[in-house]
Amino acid sequence: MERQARRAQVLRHAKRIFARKGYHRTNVADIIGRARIARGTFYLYFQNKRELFEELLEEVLSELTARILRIRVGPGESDPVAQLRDNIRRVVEYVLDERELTDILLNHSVGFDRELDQRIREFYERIAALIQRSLDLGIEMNLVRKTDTRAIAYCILGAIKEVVGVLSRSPKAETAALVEEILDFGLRGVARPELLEAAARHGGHEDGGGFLFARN
Amino acid sequence: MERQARRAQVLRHAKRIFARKGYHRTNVADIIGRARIARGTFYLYFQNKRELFEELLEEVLSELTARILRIRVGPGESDPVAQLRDNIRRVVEYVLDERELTDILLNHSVGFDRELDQRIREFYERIAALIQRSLDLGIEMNLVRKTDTRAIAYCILGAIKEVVGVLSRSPKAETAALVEEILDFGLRGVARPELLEAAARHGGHEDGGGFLFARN
Amino acid sequence: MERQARRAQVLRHAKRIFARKGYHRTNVADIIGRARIARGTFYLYFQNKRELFEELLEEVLSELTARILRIRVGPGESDPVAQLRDNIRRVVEYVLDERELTDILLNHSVGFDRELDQRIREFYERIAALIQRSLDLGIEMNLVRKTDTRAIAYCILGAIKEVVGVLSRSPKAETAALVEEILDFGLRGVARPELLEAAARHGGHEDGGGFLFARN
Amino acid sequence: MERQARRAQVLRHAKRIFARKGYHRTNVADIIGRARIARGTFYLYFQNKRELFEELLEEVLSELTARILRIRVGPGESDPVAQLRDNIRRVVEYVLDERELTDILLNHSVGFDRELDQRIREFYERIAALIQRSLDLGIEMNLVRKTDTRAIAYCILGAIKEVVGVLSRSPKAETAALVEEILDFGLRGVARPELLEAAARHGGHEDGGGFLFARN
DNA sequence: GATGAATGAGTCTTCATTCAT
DNA sequence: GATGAATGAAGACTCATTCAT
Repeated sequence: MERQARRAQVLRHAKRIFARKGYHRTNVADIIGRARIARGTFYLYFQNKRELFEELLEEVLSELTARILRIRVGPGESDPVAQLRDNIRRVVEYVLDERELTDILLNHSVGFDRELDQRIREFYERIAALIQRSLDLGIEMNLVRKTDTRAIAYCILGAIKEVVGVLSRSPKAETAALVEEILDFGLRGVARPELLEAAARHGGHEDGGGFLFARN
Repeated sequence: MERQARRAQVLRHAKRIFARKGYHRTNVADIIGRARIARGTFYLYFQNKRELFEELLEEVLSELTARILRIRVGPGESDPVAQLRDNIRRVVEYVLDERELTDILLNHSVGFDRELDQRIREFYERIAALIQRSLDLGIEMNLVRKTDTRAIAYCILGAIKEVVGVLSRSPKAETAALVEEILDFGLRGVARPELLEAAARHGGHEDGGGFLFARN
Repeated sequence: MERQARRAQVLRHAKRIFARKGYHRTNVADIIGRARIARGTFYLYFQNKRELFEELLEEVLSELTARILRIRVGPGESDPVAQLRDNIRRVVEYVLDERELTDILLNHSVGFDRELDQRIREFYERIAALIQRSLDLGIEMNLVRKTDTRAIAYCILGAIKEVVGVLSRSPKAETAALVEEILDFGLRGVARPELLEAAARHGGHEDGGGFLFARN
Repeated sequence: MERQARRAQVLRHAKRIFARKGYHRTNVADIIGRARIARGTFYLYFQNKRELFEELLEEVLSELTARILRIRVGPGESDPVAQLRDNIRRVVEYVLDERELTDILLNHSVGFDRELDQRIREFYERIAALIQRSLDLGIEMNLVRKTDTRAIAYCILGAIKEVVGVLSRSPKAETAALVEEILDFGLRGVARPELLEAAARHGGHEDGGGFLFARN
């Protein structure tokens, strides 16, 4: 258990440095200097620098995975939008709690080695797939208009990534309002509802085409 | 001119490799191996690896900057949404044309050195600011509902980044449809207009709060 | 202390090689090969080759500086010539003790970089200034004839440099005799005293001009 | 002949740069930049950088060799001291005329490669031998007191080297006076003649020992 | 367990020299 | 002859990892 505490402490320091300098510019000297352990000790707790980083990465990925739940419909399940909101809220809360860790994922996670890059990409693809399934479900339930759900899934993923990415390196924000903004943006977009209504009345049909303004 | 041609050739090869392996995993040996030039020749054309990379980066950034125009309103200006659509179209077209270059920016650009990281961040902030201004303008013109425009600007930026980021490493897609999807998503969100109308009728007010489904 | 011992060992080997091949022809591989350490180990103890060299140089310069004392006159001070002799003796002894180090200074020290070159030149200028002051003092005390003391200071410096420079790469010599030769040469020159007396009697005046033989 | 003129011009530029930066810090780019010739052209006139340098070196060495004549005695020969004076004068004149070239020899000539270093050393040894022979001859002729002529030869050589070495990097000096100073220094040393006379009267004998002041 | 000295593979960069035009 | 682009050997330096104490 002592061992675990020591490890955790090194991880804590390393997290800091990785968040600030990224993977490649952080070297073992930085970490052991900060953690005040000897060079050899580092390798007592971690196989190597990559493994340490991987562990941190695993932590964000699994925590985020745990906080993003598949939308469920059926008796006894709460309203899908509420589920959606909860997902976003849990993600935002985690980002605010663990800025350094999420900063690593959101702002530094690229170009390690094939495997880690791959793992991150797969994570995002899993999330995108989850979103896409929710959209498909929403379409089925007549809650969501017909779209290219794969493209839109990435739009939604990107929107959240970017906004929380900025969040993870900015001063604390008010969670509830931000969650609502994101949710509203995803659901309603930015155009004024009245205009959308008007557009809808004048022969727009639900699947996209030619609404509000003429296309060229 | 000969010189420029040679330079361009090396840049072309380097672009490829950077796109595939990222900045840190690419070394000068990779580049000269691919470009089939001697080690010394590389340094004839570029001060070092970083400078070469910087040049590629500069190219994407300035090309994108050129393709993203500020939305203008007034007599003689075309419809703002059309301008928006054109911006998105031009970006998407560039991404499809220059996949490798944009892939570098979108999927590998982080953790070089303070200066390059900074430059990229500033680029995105410039774009976000542009979007935010457009949103503010839209609100003024009663085209856009009231929102936290800064947060939403990042959402929009992120949505586009992600979708074109995926694009830049996927097989060619149909541009027009994708542009329309992105645009529609940004303007209308994903919810069915009928539901939004219904929600609007039942006491929702335009600026966000509690629409469609109850919050917890 | 262990660290210091290791450092000293590398310095010892490097000294050898620098003395034999000079600064530019010596590379790090030579040093680590001789010292039987790995490449990285070298950089554990020295920032780079230049720094190591600088350290050796500093050592000779400071040791020589310490051994060359300003001539002092006054009650309680020993005879100036004795002081002079002691200076020369201490230098000669050091050269014989630390041939390699002094060989570096005397026979290889030129053309490193501006800074080191500068430092060496300043050292010699300091010594020359010291000698000049002694000469001026000697003139004041009526021990030394009137001369261009700056030029003669460099003559004396050069005489000593050259003779000990040869010394530092030759088999051991008898110190006391050599010191006396140098001292006598500086004080009396090479001409036979009788001739000088004769010349002095026949209208030569002490400050140089036309003595002993006619000038053309 | 055109060829020779071109060569000479490159040599002239190279001389400048070598004098300022020394052999190792001067690179071919410096030379061709200054001489305004193409890289390939350089190798049309010189086999390589070393050969060019060697040529400059050869020039100084042979010119100096030509100006330093062996002292001759016998009917029809001028007074040995006058011959000495002429040697010194010719050297000083050359140094003042060809500062850059002599600066290279006097202040930068060490650490090229074994062969050049060797050649320079041999040159000096030849000069030293010449001086030594003159001294031996002087002793025979009862003009020179008995000394360790080898050591003193190096003293004299060093004195001249140093003083003209300083000269070659200083503003122009008055030749005649300097020559006389050097000559006087070599012949009479620095001590006042009266003191030497006194010392000689009180039991000093000509070969060095215990004159003027007691030894410790 | 803890330490930190030692390692050496991996990279970058320079620069004298060559050679096709 | 003249050019200057191309070459590649030589050398410097870094840093993740190992290992004897």
